[in-house]
Amino acid sequence: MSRATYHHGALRQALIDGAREILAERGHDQFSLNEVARRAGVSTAAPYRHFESKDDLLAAVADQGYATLHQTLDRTAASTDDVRERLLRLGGAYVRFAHDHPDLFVTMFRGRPSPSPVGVDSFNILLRSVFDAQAADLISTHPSPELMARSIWAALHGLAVLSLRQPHQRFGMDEPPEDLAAHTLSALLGL
Amino acid sequence: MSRATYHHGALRQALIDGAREILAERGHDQFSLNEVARRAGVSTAAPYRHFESKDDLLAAVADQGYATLHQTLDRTAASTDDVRERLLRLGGAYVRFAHDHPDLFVTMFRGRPSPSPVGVDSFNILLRSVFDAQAADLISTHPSPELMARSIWAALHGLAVLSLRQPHQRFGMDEPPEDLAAHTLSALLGL
DNA sequence: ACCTGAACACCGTTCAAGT
DNA sequence: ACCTGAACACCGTTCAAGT
Repeated sequence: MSRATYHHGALRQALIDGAREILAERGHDQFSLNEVARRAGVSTAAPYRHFESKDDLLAAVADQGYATLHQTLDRTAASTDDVRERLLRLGGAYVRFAHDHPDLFVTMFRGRPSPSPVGVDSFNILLRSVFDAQAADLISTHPSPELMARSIWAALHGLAVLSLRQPHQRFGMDEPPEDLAAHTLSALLGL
Repeated sequence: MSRATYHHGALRQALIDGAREILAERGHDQFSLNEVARRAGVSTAAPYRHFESKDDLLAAVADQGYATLHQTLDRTAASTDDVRERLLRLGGAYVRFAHDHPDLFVTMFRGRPSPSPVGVDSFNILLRSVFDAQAADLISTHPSPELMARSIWAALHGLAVLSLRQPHQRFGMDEPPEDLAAHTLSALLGL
């Protein structure tokens, strides 16, 4: 409410937060840069001091998503020493992230691909865990760790995307994220 | 070019075709109903005789996508009697469909979920093939066919979505669709 | 340096009016 | 029955002007 009293880029974060609010409330199709400005109490031209365009603001939202996801996966990987359990928890964390932060998740995989390396960091957490699982002979060692990690990522990503859409109760997609991931990983990998 | 000479719903299909053109050329974010009308040579109000809204037109595009996908999968499933080969071809066909018709694929999984039962039909083709593969002891019989088909669908869908985004060369996602699907299915299922 | 006010071209949608 | 013309509120973006 403190109109026009932003300082040191506080408006920048306020715009990102407002964008996330609107995305969570109404989704991407109803998202409007003008409304973000209105909600922050500034003119419709003000955001252009901090972002080049609407897409640029959305890219900043996506970047926060990549950072949050990486944090979550990092903590999850450290939460257990059991190799099998770690893989299952990583899968659950990925699908849960999508369900808990659909505004971030959808934004990350919608607009222009992020040049930020943090998506790669997240992949590497999975990659290490896959490597360990192969070393422990829990999963097939015939495909390279990279191919195996890529395949598991695809399965988790597809699961997240599909289960986020409403009426897939027909396919039993209404389970909790952790169960979805666990069932899928054990079906595909025999875990 | 035959301005205002549409008859028996020919405009309806012309609008759908125009929408697909624009979606393929410029993507969803640049898509405009007014431009669809302009391209068809009618006023901006004309589409409202055939569709309730912009979203309704996009839903019609999605429906054509579900129909085309189902056709493709149906033919693919009939193209071989080898159970293993059929599963691999179905996977390849799914990812190839996404790459050949990104306008349709993205539209199908974007707007409001389609109430059309043809997505279920496509799933059932996969389900039958999974059932056969389990009966032939090619893949694990421990998970139910439904759960196994759901998991494979998730993997293929994730693969399609992720490989459609540009700069994932880092993860080796620049292979042809058939190879992507085959590598993933054999990594996950040991096929 | 950061924001406002006003403007531009464009959008989705509505509705009276034309044939 | 199907389309036009004109209008409405809204959008993304630009830019001169204010402090």
